[in-house]
Amino acid sequence: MLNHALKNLPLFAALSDAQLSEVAALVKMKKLSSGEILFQEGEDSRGIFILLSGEIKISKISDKGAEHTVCLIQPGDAFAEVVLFTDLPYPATAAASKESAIGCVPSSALERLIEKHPQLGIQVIKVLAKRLYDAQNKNKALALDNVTDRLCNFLYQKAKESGSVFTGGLCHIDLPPTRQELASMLGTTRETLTRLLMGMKKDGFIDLDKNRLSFDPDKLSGYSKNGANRKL
Amino acid sequence: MLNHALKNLPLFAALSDAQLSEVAALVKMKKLSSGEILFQEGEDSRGIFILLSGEIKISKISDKGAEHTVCLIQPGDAFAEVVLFTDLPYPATAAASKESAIGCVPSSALERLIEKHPQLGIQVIKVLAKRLYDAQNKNKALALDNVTDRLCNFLYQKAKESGSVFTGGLCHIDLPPTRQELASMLGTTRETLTRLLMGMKKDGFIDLDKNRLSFDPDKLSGYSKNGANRKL
DNA sequence: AAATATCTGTGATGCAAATCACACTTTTTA
DNA sequence: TAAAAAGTGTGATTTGCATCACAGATATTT
Repeated sequence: MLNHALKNLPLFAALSDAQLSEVAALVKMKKLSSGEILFQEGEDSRGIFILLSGEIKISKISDKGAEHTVCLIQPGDAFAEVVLFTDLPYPATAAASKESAIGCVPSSALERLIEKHPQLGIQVIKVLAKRLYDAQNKNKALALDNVTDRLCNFLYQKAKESGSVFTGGLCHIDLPPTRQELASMLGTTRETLTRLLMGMKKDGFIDLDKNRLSFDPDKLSGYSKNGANRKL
Repeated sequence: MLNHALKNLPLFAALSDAQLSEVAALVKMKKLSSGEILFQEGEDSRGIFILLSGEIKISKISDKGAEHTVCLIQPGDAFAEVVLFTDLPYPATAAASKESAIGCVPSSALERLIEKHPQLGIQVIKVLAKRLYDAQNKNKALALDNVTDRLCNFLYQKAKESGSVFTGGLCHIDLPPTRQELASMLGTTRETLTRLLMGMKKDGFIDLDKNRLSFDPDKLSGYSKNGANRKL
């Protein structure tokens, strides 16, 4: 039953039933209410986690106190894998942005398991590689693209995830609960983001009602003023 | 002999002699002259690489044509590990910034090896985790810190690597060959970087002669105008 | 050693986005 | 349902940095 839940996680998908049972024995379940902090940046690491339901925000705080959202973890994702096989403290803060259920896996136990089962290590590699890929793209965007482009790209990615890009129709997505939250993901301020969204709405590129946003992904690519988002 | 060279690489340090021989059989050596391109962003991936000597620049180009340096690979480092166990194209361009010698390892062969030898997978995990850690810190810096802070932090990191922070003395480091290069690593422009360096020199925080830069890491932390770099 | 190309410093100017400020709306709490 | 709290839109202002422009310095080529 727990085995079955684990089997659906990308991280453990490749394991045999026997191996799954081994993993299951290690996992401790935990509930987090919205807003609750799981670990703080700089805290000694206890292990890695798997999100079963809800949403976890991974963030870092600058010396000036401003917050940067590294990413939002979605159900099925593992997180805090960076601490595996290192003795580093958690490099960011994890807090539940919705009521969440997580599985906790002590690093030491998981490490021993990976040493025994290469398949498990390979899955971890895949997860880390994807994260690194995303992080490096984000770096480039922060270094070279303006806020409009970053926003358009965010929406485009969302559209791709929801699958509606290829069907050609309109795409409806839910924005993060607050403007501040989205701003902090994009590396900008609440005010700037608001202005941008209102501008895109006025220009007819998006339809926005509360946190529900609709748009045509194909049209969007032509939006950015300086052409950075145009198709090649 | 090749075994011995491989043994010194972090990636293969944990392998037995027999395993090393297996790896050695896969590695094909290659020389690159300065400026030569190893692979381009978007190109289908053939495998991962190990830098034996020289330096490789990993970079991405924005739609507008501006370049962002993802990182500089140093001897002993593996790179392009992101493509392991995925069928993604190379996500960035790799070019030799100095005359370099590299080892090429076809993904498929290495993947089979990792499937057999968990230790190898674990090393890959470590390398990826470190890269991800760095990339996320860079994200935060690009999103929240100003250029001065990013520059100071870069110098501070360099000082740490060279070990002179803890000895308390002056630290001498070599900057990248051109200002443009360093600017592109920090996510800024050549002109801005020049102005910043000249300013720090005028204020007596650094000594700069050509590409040789000396400074006292302890004093540096107090430099940034808005206090972002102060000690906590 | 002259000619060409490539870097560098620095002034002048422009602009995207941060900051500050505040009324207005929505949600939460008591 | 009234009061408090949290989030939102929008104007006015500032500013850090990019951009443009060009002369002087260093390399590189022939």
